[in-house]
Amino acid sequence: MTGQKPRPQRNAAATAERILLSAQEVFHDKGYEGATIRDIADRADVNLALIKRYFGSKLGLFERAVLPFLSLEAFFQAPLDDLGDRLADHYVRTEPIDGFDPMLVLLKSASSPEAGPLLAEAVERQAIAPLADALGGEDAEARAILIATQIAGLILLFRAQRRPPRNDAEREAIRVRLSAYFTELTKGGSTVSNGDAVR
Amino acid sequence: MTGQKPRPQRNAAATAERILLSAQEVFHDKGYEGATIRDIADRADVNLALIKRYFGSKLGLFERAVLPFLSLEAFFQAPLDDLGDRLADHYVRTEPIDGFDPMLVLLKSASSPEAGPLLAEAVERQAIAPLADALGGEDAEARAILIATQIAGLILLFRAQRRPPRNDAEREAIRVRLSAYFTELTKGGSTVSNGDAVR
DNA sequence: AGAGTAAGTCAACAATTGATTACAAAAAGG
DNA sequence: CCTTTTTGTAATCAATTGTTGACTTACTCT
Repeated sequence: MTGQKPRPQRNAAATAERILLSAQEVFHDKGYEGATIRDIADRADVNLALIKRYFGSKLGLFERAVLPFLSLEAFFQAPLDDLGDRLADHYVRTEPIDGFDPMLVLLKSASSPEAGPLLAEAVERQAIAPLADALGGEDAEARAILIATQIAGLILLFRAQRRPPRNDAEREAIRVRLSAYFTELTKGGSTVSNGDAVR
Repeated sequence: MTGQKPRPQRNAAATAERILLSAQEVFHDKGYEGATIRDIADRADVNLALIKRYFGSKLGLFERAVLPFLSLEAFFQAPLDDLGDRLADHYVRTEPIDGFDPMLVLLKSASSPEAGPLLAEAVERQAIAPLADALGGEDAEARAILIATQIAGLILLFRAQRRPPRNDAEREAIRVRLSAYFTELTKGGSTVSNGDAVR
């Protein structure tokens, strides 16, 4: 018994996987509306009709390729003390994320009538709610919202608008202030010594 | 002498104005890519071809209808002491802006290959740069970026994703913390007592 | 080897969309 | 009143795009 099945030239699982990877790249570059299934099929070197066979529709492909990765959970599985620092470091760092950044896809696709609702639900369930849970304490959800939206805004400017910090000094200034902000927000307490911030 | 020219039933200026208003509404709802010039023409009750006549192209219409309004200047023409409060109040308030919110159009159109570059330049020239100028002091541009991106992220969540604060308590918690953050950022000084925030 | 199934290909449809051109009607001017 | 210019209309083109169904080829199992 040779045991080795002669590796088939036709492999549904591998083909579907190639489509998924290709879809992530194209959605990353163009967003949901801007991406075309022909683009995706070409880059995966696959026939257009296979997208329908394996994923039903363009939206079905989007659900499988993008939605599962919209999550901040990677950040708050480690200890929470330095969460602020880690978030600031990650989202202000130099290297552009190559290939596939789910948050960028979110920004580029949020206004799509088809993908928008799916994204809204995923953001709520996979990012805001878990972050609020992990933060705990007073106004947990409000604090989670401020953190998530500050990050989203920075990605929008740095990556979608391609307007990163002009130089290392500016980048570092942003990182430091962001770290302080996030650290303040990760602590459960109320605002600045209670009653000072309200005019 | 009657003097009164018999008001013409055909009025180029008024027609162009109707198109502009209609375009603002449709771009507000759908973003640049999602909006169609047929949509805009229909809502303005105007023939499709007039858009080309008066504005050259869809992009030309976008330039005239949206770009001039992308500005934060209204906020820092008043005294700057309570700038933080005013920004926080305005962007967390209850009433959804009706009809035309240029910032929302920005978010919904930023990923368009055609409108994106125009928007990027407008954001830089009309929002970030003037805000940095108005703030002054240390790291002015970095502080302007943090303010502008925090606002953009909130609009994205509240308006584009249609996920405003769940209740008045949450809204108020966000407003208070945001006001404190912006107030800190509008003050020129360095971060938290210099050397405390960096780990 | 041959039947049956899974995997992949091909061609086309139907709808949308930005752009454009030729034409008609109204206003202005002499 | 007649000509010229401005304003508006109707019809259509060319390209793109998601979707679909019929067909062909490779693989598996007996």
